[in-house]
Amino acid sequence: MSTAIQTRNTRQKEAIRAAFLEADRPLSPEEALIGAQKQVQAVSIATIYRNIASLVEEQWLTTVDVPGHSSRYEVAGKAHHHHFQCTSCNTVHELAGCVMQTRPKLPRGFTYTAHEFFVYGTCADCKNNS
Amino acid sequence: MSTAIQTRNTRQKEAIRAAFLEADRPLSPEEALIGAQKQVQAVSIATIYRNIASLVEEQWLTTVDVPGHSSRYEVAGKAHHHHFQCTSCNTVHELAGCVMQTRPKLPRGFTYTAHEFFVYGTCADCKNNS
DNA sequence: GTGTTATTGAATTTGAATTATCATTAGTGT
DNA sequence: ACACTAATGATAATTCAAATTCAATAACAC
Repeated sequence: MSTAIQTRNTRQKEAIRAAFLEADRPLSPEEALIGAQKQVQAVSIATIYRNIASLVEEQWLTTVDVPGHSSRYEVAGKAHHHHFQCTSCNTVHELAGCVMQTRPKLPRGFTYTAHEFFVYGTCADCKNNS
Repeated sequence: MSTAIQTRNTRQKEAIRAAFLEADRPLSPEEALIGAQKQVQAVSIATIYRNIASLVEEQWLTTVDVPGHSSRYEVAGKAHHHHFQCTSCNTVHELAGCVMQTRPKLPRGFTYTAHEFFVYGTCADCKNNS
């Protein structure tokens, strides 16, 4: 992919930004496509990938790596938090705060730089529709 | 992939089991290949995949989903623990215990079933060789 | 409005991880 | 040892996310 930031304000890029703001949870490229198509009928998935890459580069989005699934993206600049994934519909949601009370004990010679925490379960929508 | 458990005791399967026992950390299929080849010179990567699938099915191995990387596998039946991934060499290591003190607070209507915790940093080998 | 050129859409291609194919090899019960 | 057939090895095929291609379109500076 070209690594340059896309500078023009296109309807598509605006629709993609709106999709992330409206969802208020980490979205996969496919989910971002569905969200963006609410504003622009025929956005291409390629445009989604291009603009996500651009928005990540300009630090408007950050990447959320999900174990065993494709990456999600969320609006950048939020406070330290972690994520919840519904084991039924695979949507990812934001969790407030952090349950880590103490620095994890690492083996001798290991250095800590960061941590990620994932909670699994059923989201409200899936619980209601079952 | 065929879903049947492989029941015969082949040199290759034994070598694969030995690789996991010796490593004592979650291995990727590629890592398992390298480990198994210490006992059997020309194991095929296809055999690694077949036997890992079989060993997972017979619950001798469990899958470790790693954010942003391919799955690792570890010997099953261990106590609750989490994992460390070296950001330099990408190896995954086992961490003793669990730093989660309190159940995470979930949004209204969400149900908890499990959690995963990943610590990132530099492993001892990489710290020494830098 | 016009011209320039970045961006898009649609389809194709890539790359990697994993799975399938099939002839050959080797476990296993007898 | 023999027969049966599961497992292997080597490679091809598949999958799927992500990147690329290129002609058509549309931002934006003037």
